Amino acid sequence: METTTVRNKIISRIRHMVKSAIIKDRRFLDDEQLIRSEQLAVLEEIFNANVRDAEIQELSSHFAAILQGDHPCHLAIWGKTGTGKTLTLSFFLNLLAEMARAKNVPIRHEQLDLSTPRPCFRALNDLACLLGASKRYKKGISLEELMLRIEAKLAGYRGYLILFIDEVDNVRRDRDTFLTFLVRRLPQRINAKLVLVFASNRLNWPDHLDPRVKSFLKLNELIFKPYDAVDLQHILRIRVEKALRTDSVERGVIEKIAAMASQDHGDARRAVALLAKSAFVAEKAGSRITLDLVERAATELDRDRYLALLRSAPTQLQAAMAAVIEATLRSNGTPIGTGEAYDAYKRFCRGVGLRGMTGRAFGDLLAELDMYSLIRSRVLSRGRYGRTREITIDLPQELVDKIHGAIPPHSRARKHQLDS
DNA sequence: TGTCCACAGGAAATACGGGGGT
DNA sequence: ACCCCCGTATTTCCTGTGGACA
Repeated sequence: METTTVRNKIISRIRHMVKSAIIKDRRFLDDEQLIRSEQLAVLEEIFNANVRDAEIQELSSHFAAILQGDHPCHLAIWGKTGTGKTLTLSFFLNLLAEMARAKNVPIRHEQLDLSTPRPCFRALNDLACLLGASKRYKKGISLEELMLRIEAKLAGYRGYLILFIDEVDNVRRDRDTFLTFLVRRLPQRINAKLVLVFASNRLNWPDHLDPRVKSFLKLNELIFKPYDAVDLQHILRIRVEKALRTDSVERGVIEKIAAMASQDHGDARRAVALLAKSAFVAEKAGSRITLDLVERAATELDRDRYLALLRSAPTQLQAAMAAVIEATLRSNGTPIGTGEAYDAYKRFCRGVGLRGMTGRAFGDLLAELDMYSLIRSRVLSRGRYGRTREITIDLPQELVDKIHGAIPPHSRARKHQLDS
């Protein structure tokens, strides 16, 4: 009977999955699925293992003044992505606020998350939203207006105000306007005792800053070192305990993941992501998490990253990528120059009915692709024969094929006329 | 040594579309 | 409904450049 076969198939498959289940609670493999209190609990556990000890010490001594009614200066925090700047700070500030309240010190702290790049306008707008000073606008309201609203909102507050600006250098264009406002203007116009905390990926971000702001800005600096392998092991072990059946993790797996992660970025989030991917792959294969599997998961993970990156990229960028791939194919893998790439791009655009952009703009697209290391390019002078970028695709063939297939042939023709 | 190619990449100008004010 | 302002994306215009070639 057909139905019984199907039933049996399903039943045995499910039995098999249950028996080989590795993941107890997958939410603990992805921070975004955890609710705030759980996040903080995990965090506390991590800190209890003496991870980030030095940094927490420094923070404590910097902010201790608040409990004595003093006004600490601003703080700049430097550390690569995934070194726990954000989490450590939010953990610390919560605790600090609790202590302050116990002593009847009025305190308020807000975190402005600029983890995705945004212009000055949006940053200010977000800040205003955060403080409840205005609603979210897309456009159409002046910067001045936003600033005034923020000031008005804060006019009556006299306690401490700690603003944690995460990833400051993501404010592109007019960063000075934004910082001038925070550093010079705001403190003068409100009564609150303002303490700014800046976090950034780049060590030297205050260097290319409007000198007037810079001289005004008294800073204490704090550096978050990348996690080393031992730290990462702690972090991973906690996750394994919470999320996986411990007997399903082969010996040495944690150490291996920690080693891989600490070697090439020291980024805890990515280490956890690798653990998660390994678990998924293992579960699907119905085996335990083995060392080989981790290896496989790692390659799969960064393949996924490239694909996700490109899929969420603007159409023009996808078109540029497609053009480069096609041009490279045409040239049998020898590096191609800007001109060839641009020809291929225009051809591609005609093919799918997309408005082609100028050569100048195309150059910027190439630069962007290079930034994401989807292509590798360097400018090369061939003397009499001019200057070009020498463009190569430096990715596994299989991935290139996938990308090429994934770029959708946008048939959605633009209203604008195609160029001749 | 000078010329000149084929672009790079900065700056200013322009186009565009959303949004507020009235 | 109209007008004006704003940020963003793209174009236009432009100057710069390393080295092969004459």
